[in-house]
Order: sequence, then C-alpha cells, then structure tokens
Amino acid sequence: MSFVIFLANQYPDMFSKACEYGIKAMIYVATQSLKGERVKIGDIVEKVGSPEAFTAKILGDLAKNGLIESLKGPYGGFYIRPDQMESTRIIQIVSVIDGDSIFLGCGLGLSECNAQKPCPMHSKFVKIRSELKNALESTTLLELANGIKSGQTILVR
Amino acid sequence: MSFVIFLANQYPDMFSKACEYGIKAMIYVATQSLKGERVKIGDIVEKVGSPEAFTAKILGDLAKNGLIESLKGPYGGFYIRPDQMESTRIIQIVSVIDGDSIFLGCGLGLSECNAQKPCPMHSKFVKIRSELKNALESTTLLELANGIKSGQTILVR
DNA sequence: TCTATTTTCGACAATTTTATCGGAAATAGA
DNA sequence: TCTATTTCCGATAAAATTGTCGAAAATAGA
Repeated sequence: MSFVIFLANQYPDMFSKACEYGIKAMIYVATQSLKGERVKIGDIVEKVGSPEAFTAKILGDLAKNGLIESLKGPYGGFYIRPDQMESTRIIQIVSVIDGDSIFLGCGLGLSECNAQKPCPMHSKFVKIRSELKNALESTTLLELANGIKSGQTILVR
Repeated sequence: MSFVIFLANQYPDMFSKACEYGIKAMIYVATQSLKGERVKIGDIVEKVGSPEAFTAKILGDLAKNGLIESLKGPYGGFYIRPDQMESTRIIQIVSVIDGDSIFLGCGLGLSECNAQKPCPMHSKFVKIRSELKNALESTTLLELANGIKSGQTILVR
C-alpha cells in the first residue's frame, strides 16, 4: 500500500496553460480557415474553453511570429492561410510560447548535460526527448485541423 | 529565416524546480548512504546546487512519504537505507513532488482524453508518455547513485 | 540538566504564470 | 466623417511556484 502524503505542486503538464490554449486556438482557427472564414476571439474561446483576454494575448504573440494573421475591425478576426496551415508545425507554436527546453533541455536542469558529461537521467531521457521533438516537428497544423473536421478528435472536455 | 519575437514563458522544463532539486538531493544522499554516512542539508545543497531552505522542505515531504529518513540533532541528517535505495523508483519521487500528470495527463489539458475521445495530439503523445512513465518506473535510486559513484554521471553544471 | 547541533514548521517574500480590465488603434460600412 | 466592431496593448490583479527567515522541537554528548 502506498499513497502520497503531500503533493507539493499541481503544475507540470507537458506544456504550460498558455501553450495548451495557443495550440487549441490555432487548431480551431485552422478548421474555420479551411472554410474560408475569419474567426473572432469570442468564438475561439467559446470553442476552446480558454480565458478570452489571455487567449487573445497569446494569439497576438503567434501573429507577431507570423503563424497566424489578424485583422481589426468589423468582419475582422483571426485567419490562417492554407499554405501557412500546411507549413506550420506544432513545434513552432510550442517554441514561441514555451521555448524549447522541454525537448532540448536537461531533465534535471543542468546547464550543460550531454553524452560526455551526462546528468544521472541523461541516458534515460535522450530517446524520449528526441521522440517528442520529432513528433512536434513532423505534425502540421493542417493535419490536426483535419482531425477536428472529420470528428476524429475533439478540443474540449 | 525564422526567429521568435516574444517568448512568453521561461518555465517548462520536464519537471518543476522542486522536483529537479528533490531528485538530485535524493541521489546525493543515496551515494553517501552507500558509505554509511548521514548527510546534513548544508552538505546536500552544496553538492547539488539548490537553495537550502527550499530543498530542506522538499526532503521533508519525501521523508513524510517514506522515501528517505531524517534525524534531528548532532550527528543527525538525512539517510536512505540500502533496501529503500534499491526499491524506490524515480517515479515515486516525481509523483510526490509534481504529481503524475506529466506521464498520465492529456497533452492539451483535456480532463478526459482517450482513444475513444482523443484530443488532436493524443495519438502523437500516447507512446511518448508511456515511454516516459516506463523510464521513471524502471530506474531505481540505487542505479542512479551508482552512476554518480563511478563518476559516469554528474549532479551539477 | 545544559549546550550545541540539526531537522521541522509556519509565516512571509519574491518571482513567474495565469488572468482581467479598460482604453487605444484600426477597419468597414453608412 | 461618424459609428460600430474588433484586435492591440499597457496596467493591474490573482494564483502558483520558488525561495527566505526565524524559532520550535528533537537529539547527542558533556
């Protein structure tokens, strides 16, 4: 029998909340962009289940980095061009919001950690991190948007 | 050409700082316990490069969960029994400090996410998460302590 | 019993992440 | 030009994580 007496943190998911919101928002905008529709932030957060102002700020950062287009005013909103959708990889979204330490950094936080001077967990993590990096690098936004469109995957719950 | 304009977060490593400190402290205490020596918190943080009071608190939580023994007073300090060292897995340390959402939770933060109702990243992550869980489950504290003892791995830098 | 040592523990402070608010800027249409 | 709409942006607030401080509690030895 075994149970945890104190759980110090409630945090570490794979990505930050900001990153989760950003990925989901991008996927939703992509599905609508496939239909040629621009979407407003209010529509996005309703479909994605994320806080409005926070999500808007994140999408602003992604827009500054060229991953999504935004237009102010009536009939404005967010839009992702077809070519953009096909070329952007999930790793780009993650890099903008969370940086790259989850798939490049040392698992124990050492500033230098490599095969020559490895941390104790190094050999255990090297394959996992490269698989994570590869997964994020190889999957396109279009691919994930198509999963939503076909009803095979979902964005909330 | 491509560069990130704004990096929102500076956070996400694989584990929280608390967890990194906890794992490294446990490994160092284990190496000394192999020699039959109890170690004081001041010695630990010097070898591990972590803040003293914070590390003490983390070790206190691990002690409450039975992963390490502590003794107050002169000649006191932290100690890990040989049997303890061999039986405790890294996943136990991580679970106490960070919980299990990094190797059990949904990558996009959905409360329910499974093969029937998958998030868009589900199929990409299911293998990676299980490999991470397996790695943490299969490696013992003794194994990592031996890596330090033999000079094959390091705890700082 | 007294002293020195060391963990334990609660309170507090600093930093980062998450989230909200209000108004400025831009845009479309009348 | 005026109005309505919508993103943009700075200031601020709330919450979580990270980190510090000081004193209490326990222990060993004199």
